[in-house]
Amino acid sequence: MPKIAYKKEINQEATTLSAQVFETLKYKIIDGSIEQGSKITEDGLAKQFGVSRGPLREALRQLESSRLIVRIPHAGIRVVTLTQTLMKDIYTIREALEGMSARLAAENINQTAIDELWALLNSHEKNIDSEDGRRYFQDEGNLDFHYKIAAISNNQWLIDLLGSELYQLLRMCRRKSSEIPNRAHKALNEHKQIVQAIENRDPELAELLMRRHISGSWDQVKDALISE
Amino acid sequence: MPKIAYKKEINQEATTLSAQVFETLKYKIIDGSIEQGSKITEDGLAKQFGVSRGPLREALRQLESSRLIVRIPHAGIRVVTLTQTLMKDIYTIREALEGMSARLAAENINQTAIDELWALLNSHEKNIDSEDGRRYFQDEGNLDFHYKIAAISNNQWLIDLLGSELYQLLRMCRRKSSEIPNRAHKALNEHKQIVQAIENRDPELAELLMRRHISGSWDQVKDALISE
DNA sequence: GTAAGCAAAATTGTTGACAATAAATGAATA
DNA sequence: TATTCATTTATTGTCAACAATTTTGCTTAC
Repeated sequence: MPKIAYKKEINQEATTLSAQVFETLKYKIIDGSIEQGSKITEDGLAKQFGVSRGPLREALRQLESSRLIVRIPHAGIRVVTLTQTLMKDIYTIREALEGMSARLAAENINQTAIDELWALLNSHEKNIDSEDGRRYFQDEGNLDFHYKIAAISNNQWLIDLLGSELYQLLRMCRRKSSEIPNRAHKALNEHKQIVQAIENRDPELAELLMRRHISGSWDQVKDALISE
Repeated sequence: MPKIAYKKEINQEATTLSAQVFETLKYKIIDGSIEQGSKITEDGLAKQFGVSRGPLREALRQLESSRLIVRIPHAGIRVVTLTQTLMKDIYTIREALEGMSARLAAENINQTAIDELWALLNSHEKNIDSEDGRRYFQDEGNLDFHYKIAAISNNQWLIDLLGSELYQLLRMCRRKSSEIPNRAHKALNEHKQIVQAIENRDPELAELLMRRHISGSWDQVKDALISE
């Protein structure tokens, strides 16, 4: 079973208190330990983490930039609430950026990267029929794939934007609509088509397929939300 | 002559010291008062602005998230350097996001917004042949147009991303390649075509034209850079 | 003359106390 | 009883001192 990117990121050696708090808080928000929309106070968090308010406030500023919290000057802080509107906005941005990401990947790809992509998809296919495998695929495996494409794009900004902002919120979306009908096989097939287009150095098609893949994924998520 | 968005943003009533410092530093970096790549120290800035290091550090964290400075823990802070690679990355992201922005605008547009767009273009056309007008158009007028399209897209995230990150850096790019041959009339015509597609509620075409417009603009900038 | 290592200086990271602001409480009045 | 206004309380914003870390420059050994 492949490593889980989600966990990987937690233990980045955080050389500074503010960075540690940032990482910890980030994942508490993403995994729901801190409820969406709940109000949080600096003093409470500072005591909870055993740090002073200085580094804490810096961590909060970063969380604000990552769009995980909302600050109102002099008033307070709220954890972000994933409304349907916000989720739609996220998927729209994602479609634009990942479409471009796939296009660039098709332009830049080399043989090593092609092999790695197929290896990743093979590992997904092997595990997809076990329950654990399916869960992994729907959670982190999917993002692993998308992240790998972004990495190949060779556009550092794009990589950061997707990895450090969008995917965090996607994980939260996933939690909000966990009961999506099994889309694993369909998604895997779409992934294969995308890799094939990239291997063929066909930027147009790679972008088209990626965009279709993501907008289809949003349709599923949206339906799962409406039936709530 | 239309108002200049650039100035508009400076005087947002900054209710807090950290916000004031953030705004001021941001524009000092954008307009080149602080040189690209130069190293800056917290103590120096704090004394210069007459604030303590607390709010200053929070402002720096925000500047870091806006990609205007680069921090290395325990080591120091550098103002970002616009290499050709970075500029290419910026234009690529811009092509993806603004393409989507034009598409959404074509889907959401109403008559009022259409009228406003044409009014903006008319005002550009009236002034484009005076020297001031041309300068305005190449600097802020152009961004005014793109920002207006984003606003119509009705995707708040997209609006923020473009307005608070990308366009800041675009202004820096502009400074780096100021001697671009006069592209004003060509650009204005492309703007008109885009608005026409939006008015016709043609999302596909609007996106296509916007992407072509931006990638063409990058070709110009790139050439101006190479000849340096 | 060069490299390694130690000491000093400069810079960033952290803290706890104080000031300013907004929310909550409660008393007085219509 | 409802409403307004002052007072209190809780929370955020700011500061200056202290601790930890890195860089710099000098000394010493080879």
